[in-house]
Amino acid sequence: MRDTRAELLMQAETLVRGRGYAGFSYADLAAAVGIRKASIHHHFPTKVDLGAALVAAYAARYAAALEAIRADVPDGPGRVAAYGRLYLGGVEQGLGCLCAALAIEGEVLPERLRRDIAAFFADHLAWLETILRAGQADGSVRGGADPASLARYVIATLEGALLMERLFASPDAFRGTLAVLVDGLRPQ
Amino acid sequence: MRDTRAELLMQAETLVRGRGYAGFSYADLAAAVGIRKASIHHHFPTKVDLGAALVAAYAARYAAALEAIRADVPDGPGRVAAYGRLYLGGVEQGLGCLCAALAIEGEVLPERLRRDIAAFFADHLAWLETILRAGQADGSVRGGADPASLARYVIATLEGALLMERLFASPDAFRGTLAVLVDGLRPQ
DNA sequence: CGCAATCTACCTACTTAATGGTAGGCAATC
DNA sequence: GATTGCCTACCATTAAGTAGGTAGATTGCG
Repeated sequence: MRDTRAELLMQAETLVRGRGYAGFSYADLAAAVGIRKASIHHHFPTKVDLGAALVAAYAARYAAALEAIRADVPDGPGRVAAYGRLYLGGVEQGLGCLCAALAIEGEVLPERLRRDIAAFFADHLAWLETILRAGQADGSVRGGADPASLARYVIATLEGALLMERLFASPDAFRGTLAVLVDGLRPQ
Repeated sequence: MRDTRAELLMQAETLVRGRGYAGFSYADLAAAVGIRKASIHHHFPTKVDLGAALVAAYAARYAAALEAIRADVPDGPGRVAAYGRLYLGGVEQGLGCLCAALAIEGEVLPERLRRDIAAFFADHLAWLETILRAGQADGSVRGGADPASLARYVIATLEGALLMERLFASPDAFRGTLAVLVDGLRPQ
């Protein structure tokens, strides 16, 4: 992965998260990176190739963060709170979730990208389910609720909060929603 | 509001909710409605005019639904559950929230539309805050938490669940998240 | 080692199709 | 007779993508 390629990925991610997948063009990206439009095609032949690389890099970064949280934070609610804080940066920088930006395209999103973002969410769902199950086992998370349902609920809340609080440019409101979410997971 | 105008609004809403604001064109809409592209400009001179009309119609429909819920459902959790069910149709039809589709465009969304969708969310937030405050007063909603924060949390969860469960085409999972959300609002 | 062959990363210049939007005409209606 | 609602025929711009070339680095091999 060359310097230019990494720079393309970085700037493209910012563009997609800032204005949506259909809302950015190779011309925008070329201007942001400082090379010619045609040169982007050397690194990413089609826009779908670029999109897939973007999701792969994004997912890899998240995967590393999830592992770090599991290693560093011992209890269930603390882990979910740390997970939620990963979204906070987006609110602060005015950038949405990459996969949410792609998901909005729905029916016209190329099949390959749909598969990739579905896998992204499925990975997070699986991680959260494990974390919540462990929390229920060690008593840090309230029992009763099914960990799989709880996992979907956690991601939904955070994705929605990022979507809305980015619009309002309210990191504080995001923190508030995260607090309500995490408190609701504790026993009682 | 003529027949054609209403038809344009209906089809345009389906297109925007299905593929995003940047992802649909006047050509798509013309094909869907069965008139020529130029004729759309007679009803909606610019795409921003169309977008604003879309948000206005969408917001009006929701406003009526919110009033109906307040009139028909007596308790706080029941009202939030009914509110959540308004989103369910989107999951079932594979259509996201109109305002979420617009919100994704972020920085490049015309200022007028940004204001309109911010008002949409602000209206829902205000309605929910009233509903939750009343619920705390009559004991149907757990006390302690600030109604304004709770309102933001409710919308975030539902918007996020719609976004994700549309991708997975899982109305059942949406219902599961709604159940977790509503249960968490009850006393205890 | 020396050097031709190849590869990498970029370029200019272009194509094709689609975009939002305009100009102006025409028939029906108020 | 003006307005409404639609039309055909455009326009300028931008989209993604292609063709083909060039300078410089890397490699294979006699």
